[in-house]
Amino acid sequence: MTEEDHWAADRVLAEDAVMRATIIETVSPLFYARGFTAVGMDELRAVTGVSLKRLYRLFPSKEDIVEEVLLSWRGTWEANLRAQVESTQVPRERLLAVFDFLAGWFTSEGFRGCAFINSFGELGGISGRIPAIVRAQKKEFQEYLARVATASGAPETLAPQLAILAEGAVTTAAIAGSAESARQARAAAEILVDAALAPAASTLIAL
Amino acid sequence: MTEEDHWAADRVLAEDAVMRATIIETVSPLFYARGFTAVGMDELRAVTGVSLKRLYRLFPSKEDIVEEVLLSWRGTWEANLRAQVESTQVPRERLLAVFDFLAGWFTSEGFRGCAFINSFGELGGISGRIPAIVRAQKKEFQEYLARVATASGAPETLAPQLAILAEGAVTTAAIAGSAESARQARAAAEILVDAALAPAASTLIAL
DNA sequence: AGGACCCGGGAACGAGCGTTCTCCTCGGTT
DNA sequence: AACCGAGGAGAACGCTCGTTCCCGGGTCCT
Repeated sequence: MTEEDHWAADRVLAEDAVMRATIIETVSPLFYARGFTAVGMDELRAVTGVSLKRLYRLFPSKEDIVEEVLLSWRGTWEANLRAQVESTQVPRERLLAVFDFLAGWFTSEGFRGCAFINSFGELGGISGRIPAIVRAQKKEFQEYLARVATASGAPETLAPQLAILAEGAVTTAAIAGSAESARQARAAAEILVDAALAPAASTLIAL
Repeated sequence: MTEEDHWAADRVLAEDAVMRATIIETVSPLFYARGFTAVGMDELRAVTGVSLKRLYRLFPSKEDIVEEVLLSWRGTWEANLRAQVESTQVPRERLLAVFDFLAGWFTSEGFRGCAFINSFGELGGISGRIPAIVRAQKKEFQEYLARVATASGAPETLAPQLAILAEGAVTTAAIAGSAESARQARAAAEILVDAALAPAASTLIAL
């Protein structure tokens, strides 16, 4: 194989990569809105304009597309969350920013709950890799929250509690179709955060 | 139609009702373990020993079976929850009993999250009656919690917060495969309940 | 210019599903 | 004893879906 062939092959691979990315970006909203099983390969072909043959050359199977969509969601979710958290430097506000982020998300067009939880409900009963990705995303979120919390000097018990509050707010908002749970969760979080950041005062009460 | 015919017809209807109940009871664990779409009618026939013909005479369609299974889950869930809550008379303990109930549930064999949330993830994208049932169950839970909370003299902001905590604990436990979230949610609930039941003290802190 | 290769369109295939139909057996009635 | 309707077993039907195959046209190299 000549050097030019190497270059050409690399270029093809790069083009495939960008094509894969645009496909994932295009089909993600569909999967989010209706679920994975409800969107067929032919609909993916129609919405992307990419022939089935090419789709199957770019992705070995539909499950691989689903996986990459999940990974893409993970990336955008983390980026949006980080942006909101890092918009302030006050430790207390950084922790509560999680719930402001949720409030904005819940009121956004087409909100239908956490894609990972939905995927878990849809595919958790059957095969392997999807639940693992869901688990990884939740773990990542919890660890990020733990970093923010410990940076604020909070005890390590706080972060899991806030994570549970956030998780509950998301599913409650999705099912009830209302953004109210973000406010309610934020109010609860304020109490927990204040209790955690002022341990002396609460001890005082206990006495 | 003679009077005896009336009796016979009633007896048949009654037998159908009990048969329906036993079928629902038999297939519920299957649906819970693997999801609704993953369990086919033929498997229902095999596990119940009831022929397809009779199944379709007892239930107009698979969706009707799914609906009744959801309603059955609703009943057992509420009964178990009530039993745990009413095992004590101390207002504070009654509220926290919710999370003790969760802890027991999470460690039970075959726990795989909230059947309603899973169903919502599986079938929420395609319309119909199932999401409505899920919504009704969540509303019922929140209202029950609100009754317990107000009976304890807590402000009406507490119950939604506890509901969100419980919801989050369930999905966290399901995805992480651990019962830890019940303990963590209980700890958070203690703080919220104590803050709500001792408003004077927290006001004192604020000053 | 000619041929080899690539690629999109879409038909085809095989599996799985919910639902219905057919055949046969069996128990009860006249 | 003969008939009749109900009910079970399971094949059949129609549909959907993931995946593959075939064909026709276009493109690039020689």
